[in-house]
Amino acid sequence: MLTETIELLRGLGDPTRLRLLNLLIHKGELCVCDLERALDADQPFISRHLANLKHAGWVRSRRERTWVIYSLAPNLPEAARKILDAVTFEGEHDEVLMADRRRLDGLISSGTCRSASDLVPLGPINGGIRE
Amino acid sequence: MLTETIELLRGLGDPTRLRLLNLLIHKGELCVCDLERALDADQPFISRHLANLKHAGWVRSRRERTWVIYSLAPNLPEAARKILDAVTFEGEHDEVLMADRRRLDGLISSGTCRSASDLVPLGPINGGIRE
DNA sequence: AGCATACATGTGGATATACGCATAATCGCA
DNA sequence: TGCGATTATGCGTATATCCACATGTATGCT
Repeated sequence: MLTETIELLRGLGDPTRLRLLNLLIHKGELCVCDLERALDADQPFISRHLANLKHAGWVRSRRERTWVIYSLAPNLPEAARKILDAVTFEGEHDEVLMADRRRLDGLISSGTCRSASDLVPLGPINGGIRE
Repeated sequence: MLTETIELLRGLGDPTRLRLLNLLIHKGELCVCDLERALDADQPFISRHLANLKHAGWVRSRRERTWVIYSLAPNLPEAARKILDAVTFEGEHDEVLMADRRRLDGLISSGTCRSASDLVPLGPINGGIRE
């Protein structure tokens, strides 16, 4: 549907959301506070953009103890997967996105993160979790 | 670059611009007034969205006699081509976009269009509008 | 020059979006 | 129940986007 495609495009048409999705693809799933630290932004800011991504259909969330874990939405429509393919390709060559990944990895290895070390099973982009 | 990708995404994140690009891909190149007729919208409306698409890097334009011909930008960056791939795939399955194509084809075959019949084939211009 | 066609742009107002700050809601635990 | 940690949302404001109407610009023809 045309409307859904536009929702997807607009959903990613923002640097913060692109960076968030980049990290979610990189790590499989992450809680809000880890994303908050990785981007060094305040919490409502991150939370709103995640809600936006969720509304656009890019991500889903589930509760795990005290925190909310966000991950790439399963069974993304064909158009979404192709757009994602374009963006992730671009991500490999973008300094900002790569720096985000490195920063997040640093946070995880230093034990700063809450969820990542415990919860990440980390599967392939599309597969992974069904339902 | 991240900024360019966002420009591309935002550029397409609008129904009018998506429909315009859909027609340009379908026909190769078209003048403003044909696009205007195909979408049944007023001229400044179309012109602005075309300018937006151009600014985002999606299309280019050239002058041909009295009209301005828009076409898909050559040498699109890799990310843009992939996004386009997603959208065009979606286009094949979208009723609005397919209806636009049919409406444009109808305009062309009925001789209503100014540019398409003469300019698109890139063949010999035998001058003037037939019949 | 005068006129017509095709296209672009200036402008104002309506609407959507983004941000910052404060506050609510949820959960785990003592 | 109270508290700390985590996340979501209400709200006012700044900013961007979109649209419609009018006007300006470029080209071609007579």
